[in-house]
Amino acid sequence: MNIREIAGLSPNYSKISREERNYAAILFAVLCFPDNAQRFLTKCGFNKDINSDFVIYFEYAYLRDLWSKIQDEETKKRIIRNKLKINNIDDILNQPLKEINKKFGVGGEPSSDFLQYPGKWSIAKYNNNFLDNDDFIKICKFKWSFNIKPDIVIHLDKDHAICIEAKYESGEGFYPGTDVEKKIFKDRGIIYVGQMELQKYMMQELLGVKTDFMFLVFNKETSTTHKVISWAEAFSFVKIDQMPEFTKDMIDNISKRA
DNA sequence: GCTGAACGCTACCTGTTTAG
DNA sequence: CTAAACAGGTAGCGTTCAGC
Repeated sequence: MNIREIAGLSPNYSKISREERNYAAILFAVLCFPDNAQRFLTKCGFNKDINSDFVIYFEYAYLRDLWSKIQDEETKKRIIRNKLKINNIDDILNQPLKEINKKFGVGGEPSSDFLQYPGKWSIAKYNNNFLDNDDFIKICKFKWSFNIKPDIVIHLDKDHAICIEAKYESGEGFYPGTDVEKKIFKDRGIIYVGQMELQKYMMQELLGVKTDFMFLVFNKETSTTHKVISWAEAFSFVKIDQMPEFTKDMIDNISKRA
């Protein structure tokens, strides 16, 4: 006997899925019908028409993938010099690559050949190299920005976007994530950084994209910085009659959950 | 000697359980 | 009731080592 037989339960998984990413993926699929995208934007209060630079993304990691496109180390240094506004950044960047990598701390041996990916900078390692709290938190926010992936990002054009953070049950996430890092923050007396604040910093200050932010949740909460809509509302804004039955099952699940 | 698979590490994400 | 700790999934990077 398999587990489904023992339990006497073998529904199609679509009837019982509790996977947040799955529901976000279905919303993405629904929005891929152009009429739906337009409808959704209008209902959410964005009076913009869809043009040729309009793109919808699932799991948006622009900063990460842009970095991997950069070949020369001087450009990477220029990015850090301009965007990581900490004391003595010029002194740091004028050192050999290996010394720069050592300063920010990475897993394994610091490379002598290239400037290592800021997303891999290690808080526990650079903690001792930057005693000033303002500098320290700037480096943390910069580093985290390379790792975060908003669930769904709608680019109206290259310079304007809507960022949707979908939640199943958990609330807004906070950084840092690990015990060791949290202890470092507590010892320094620094408060944690919210997921939304970090997304804003990443989209607007680092990428230079003017962005509106939306929270997609079960139960309406209030937010001063974000438009909040429920899953049920989101799916009520669009036409799903062309979608396959199994997606309708899942839309049913999530719309009735609240 | 070179290449690629496997592995360890550190990070992200999520939801669940527990402690206060 | 909330926050922290826990658990379990994925990914990128660098190192190691077997096989050519």
